[in-house]
Amino acid sequence: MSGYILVVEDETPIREMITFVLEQNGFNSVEACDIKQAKENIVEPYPDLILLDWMLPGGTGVKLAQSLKQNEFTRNIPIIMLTARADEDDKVKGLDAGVDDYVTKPFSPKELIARIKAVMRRVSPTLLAEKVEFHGLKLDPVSHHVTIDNQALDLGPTEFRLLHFFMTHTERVYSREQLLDNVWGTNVYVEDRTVDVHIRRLRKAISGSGHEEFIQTVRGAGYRFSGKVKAS
Amino acid sequence: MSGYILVVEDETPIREMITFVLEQNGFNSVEACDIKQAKENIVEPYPDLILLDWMLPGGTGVKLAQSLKQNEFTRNIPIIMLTARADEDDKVKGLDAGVDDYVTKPFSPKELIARIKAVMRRVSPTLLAEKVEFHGLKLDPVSHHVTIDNQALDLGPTEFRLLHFFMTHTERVYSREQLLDNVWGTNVYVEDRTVDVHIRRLRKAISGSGHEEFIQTVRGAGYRFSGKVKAS
DNA sequence: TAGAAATGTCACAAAATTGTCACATTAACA
DNA sequence: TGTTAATGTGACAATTTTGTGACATTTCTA
Repeated sequence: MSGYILVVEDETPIREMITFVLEQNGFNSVEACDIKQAKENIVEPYPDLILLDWMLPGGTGVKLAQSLKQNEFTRNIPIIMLTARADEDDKVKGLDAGVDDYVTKPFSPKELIARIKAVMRRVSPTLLAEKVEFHGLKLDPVSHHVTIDNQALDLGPTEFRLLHFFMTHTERVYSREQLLDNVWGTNVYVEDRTVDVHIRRLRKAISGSGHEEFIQTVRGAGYRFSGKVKAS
Repeated sequence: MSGYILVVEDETPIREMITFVLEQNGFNSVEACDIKQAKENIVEPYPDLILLDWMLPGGTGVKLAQSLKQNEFTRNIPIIMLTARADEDDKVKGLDAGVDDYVTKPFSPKELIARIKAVMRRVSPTLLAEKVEFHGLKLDPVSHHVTIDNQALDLGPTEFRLLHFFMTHTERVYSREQLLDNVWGTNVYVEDRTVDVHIRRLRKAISGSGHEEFIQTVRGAGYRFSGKVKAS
């Protein structure tokens, strides 16, 4: 999996507990003990989410959150604050800084994962590592298994990511450029038409059971993954 | 698994965090919020180990520990105390009550598991490692025996650990890096590609009966141990 | 201590994946 | 219907990724 979660927390046992829970739930994680280490890790490739302790030595986490939310490149990274206790002031300050959610210590694994997933579902559903199903077509990001009616398919890495993106973003047209950004990654210089070729490869891979009809061409706009079969 | 660990802790998030870590490491667990629930669960079949919070409502954990250690039937159940802070007095009291070890909150998953294993190794070594079976492939962590349809195999230590990890973590892709962390150990500087070589050695060792098909390459992602045969 | 076993790394082979092109086909519209 | 732009498709070479044998070194064992 490409993405990762940055955990900024100075207490080592808690930090390790968090990363353990994250990794058992299919997330990659990177640890930072303080603001300095955190900043060193907030570079390309950017983390997909930041877990940020409110109480940090050498400057509060809130300040870091604020500066991240003011920077054009990091503004869109979701942040979840970890607060030591249910302090209303902290909450307000944190939310004011533009953070996406907060979790009160101590927290259960369930709560932590639930909040992370809630935030990610809003921002980048592709990274969620949840099984997806669409009309008998199943994709499991954890095992990388793709099946149609329990028949295994063989997809290349790019086709896999493309299908995963489509299955988590259905009923909507995406231009070739948008697909390149979301599936290939930003700052990747590749011809637009390359998308066409991969669309074809994906269509071929999921054909034979009629599922290729879900990948629809929208002339002049791009492609759409839709359960509504086109009129002929 | 036959045995289980009883977790006595009143704070729900912490209790859930502990049981999560335990279960991810192959232990069964039963939860108790207070002394009363704890006592209800200390009946046959007795737990193999008790994790006991020092600070409990309705009587301290120390008292419970003392009474358990005075009872003929429960005397041999190992007890690990959870203390809120590194308080020397608590330590002394706890150890005086006959408990086997203590862990200071907050603790990392590694520390908790390490202490549990240390205590168990001292008390009942056989409970640590359960036999694993997967489609006729059997692995016994205690005797280090591996068989396919009762035919013994010869594996090197690393191949053995790799197979053990795979057999206890099936249907999921692991990157080379993750495998190094889990099988070789963290902070071990070894080339990524070394994993490939050991994968090959393991495949060779379990081949001949078709079992090498369970070790599947996932291009661009890593390796997977899966019972589902790949599409051809 | 000598011999055997295990380990990590390298170089090269094999295989899969990828991006691009040229050309075929299709759809839109005057 | 003819023209034009957009999309589909097969082929292919370059690149990336993985498989494999060999080998030096280390670790275990008798």
